[in-house]
Amino acid sequence: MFSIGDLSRLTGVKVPTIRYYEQIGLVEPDGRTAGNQRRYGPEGLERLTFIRHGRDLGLPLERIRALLALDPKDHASTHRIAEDQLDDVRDRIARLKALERELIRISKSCTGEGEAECSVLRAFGSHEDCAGPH
Amino acid sequence: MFSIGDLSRLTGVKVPTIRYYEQIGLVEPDGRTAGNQRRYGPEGLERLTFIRHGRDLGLPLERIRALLALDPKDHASTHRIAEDQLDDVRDRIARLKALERELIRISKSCTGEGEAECSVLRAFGSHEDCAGPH
DNA sequence: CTAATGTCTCTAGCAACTAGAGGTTCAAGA
DNA sequence: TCTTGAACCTCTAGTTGCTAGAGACATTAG
Repeated sequence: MFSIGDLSRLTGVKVPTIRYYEQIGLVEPDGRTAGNQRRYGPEGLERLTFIRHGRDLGLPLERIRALLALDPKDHASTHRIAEDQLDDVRDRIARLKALERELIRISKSCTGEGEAECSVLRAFGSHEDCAGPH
Repeated sequence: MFSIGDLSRLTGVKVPTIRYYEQIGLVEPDGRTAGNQRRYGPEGLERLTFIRHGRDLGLPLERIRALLALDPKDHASTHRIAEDQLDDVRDRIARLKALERELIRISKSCTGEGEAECSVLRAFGSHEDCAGPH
């Protein structure tokens, strides 16, 4: 049996976070000690490892909850969730790249150190001469 | 003079968001009508436009607050904030790309539709055969 | 047996909003 | 001038995924 601290050390999920996961119904201890401390079995560890890895892969907790509820043989649903996640990630990358381009342009817009108002600051304030919408 | 709704239409920032910005001290109306409604002048519009554009560029409100407090001639500070932001964005892109690679690998790991447990689901649960840390 | 560490519950806070309740004010048309 | 409907007001609470702290109790190593 694992204490909550054991689980934390083994999975890298912080103790208050594990309690939070319990609160929202993602994990549950097998039981409690006489002194009311949580005790977990191996499936608890496994489940938390799953959650941890899912979070590392950027899955929102609700998507993880859906995965946990799935029949392991339900290929279709599993694959769909994976694809959705991949779409999300690609979308975010695209948006961040547009942002990167914009920031580079803005940074380059000012060369001087003089008395004039910094054009970088001005560029932050106005969308006027941005390449596209963001 | 602009009402809060005018400002919202002109900047694309939602009305409750403008009130929220006021609450945290980012914008302020020039005054109020007899009936307690907010009224803004042109600088209010300009300031909110600045905030909006900064948000679009991914700047956290605290960074925007710092920019707003800056002397327009303070090139050094302005440039530093812009570079910080660019670093942040590049960092996020790098991490998302690692994630994308991992998700592609995971998605490809299962080909079948059979009776067996879906390896995509298994891959979500374990970091064992991931390319790197995430 | 004692001290140190771990754990318990509970509340509140973070960013950056969004939503809703319940009420008031404004502006335009009749 | 009156009325109606949209816009506005304040206040509270919810969102996501945690983190921090208070104050008390449990466990474990020496």
